[in-house]
Amino acid sequence: MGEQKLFIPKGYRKTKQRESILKVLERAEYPITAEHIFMELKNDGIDISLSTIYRNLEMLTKEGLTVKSYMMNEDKARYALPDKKNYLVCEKCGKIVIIDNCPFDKFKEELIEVHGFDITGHSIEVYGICPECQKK
Amino acid sequence: MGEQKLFIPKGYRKTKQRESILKVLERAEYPITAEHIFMELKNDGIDISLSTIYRNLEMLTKEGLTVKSYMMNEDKARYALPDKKNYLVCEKCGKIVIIDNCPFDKFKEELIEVHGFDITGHSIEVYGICPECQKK
DNA sequence: GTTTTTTTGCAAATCATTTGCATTTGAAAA
DNA sequence: TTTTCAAATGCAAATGATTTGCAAAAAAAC
Ligand SMILES: [Mn+2]
Ligand SMILES: [Mn+2]
Ligand SMILES: [Zn+2]
Ligand SMILES: [Zn+2]
Repeated sequence: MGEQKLFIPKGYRKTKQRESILKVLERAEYPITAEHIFMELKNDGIDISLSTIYRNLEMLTKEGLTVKSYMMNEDKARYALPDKKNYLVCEKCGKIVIIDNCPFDKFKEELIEVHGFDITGHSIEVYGICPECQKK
Repeated sequence: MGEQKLFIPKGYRKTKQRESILKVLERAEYPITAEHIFMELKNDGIDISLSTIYRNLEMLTKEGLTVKSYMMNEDKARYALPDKKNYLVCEKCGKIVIIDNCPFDKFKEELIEVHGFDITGHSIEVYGICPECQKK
């Protein structure tokens, strides 16, 4: 029972495009755009259509393998594996730092009690100034 | 020293369009789209251009009077006054419930210590199933 | 190998949002 | 007040990320 490797959800076919998209998302350190995936794959010498990327990201998000989010002052969506969905963004340099051990989990119960919702997921975006930018 | 009423930020002019947009945002119970503001104003008999709404929302957001966010499965931005920026969304019926007394505030310190960021703001979106939809 | 269904690529369409520009309006200055 | 001038608006056109139609290619089923 090792780490759960990336997999293609039941009912979908295994294609080199699909697998390469997942590979890029796996090595990404924070949420990235469809265009970013496209260029990354071009570097790897993998030819793929942007629409294929969008279609796969939609599927992966529907199946819960990826999470879609938008960042301040950007007009394009970003996608990431679920463990990279909560992050800090520096308002000066744009640096993105993943928040692991999401503190929000501790409040799930409180939220359930107060609002009666059955909570299935969440997304947090925190803005600030990173240590480097604070010095400047 | 009563409640801080809505105001037009220093350096900007007071126009009926600007004020009516703020009024709509004030009475809204959760984040709404530019198009929603447009229709709301049309109902009120106020004639305004969609681009004026977008231009004002951009200004208001830059000045910190409004907060922009995106919701799951939507491809349009929503805007709200800062006290309505954190919310629960029912994945079945789409109901939106504002989270007041944001639990996240309690973790600001922890986040500052761990990552050294000077935190200036945040946005939380929680997905789930509302009590009504749980019964069905 | 053949069939069936899914997936892909490409080009065209969509649609929320942005922008250029002429016109109107707010408010500072006279 | 009236004048003056930058800021704001409306309208139409442009933008650009994302979506979609359709024919060809590829994967899984038979
Ligand atoms: Mn769209
Ligand atoms: Mn755009
Ligand atoms: Zn920084
Ligand atoms: Zn519901």
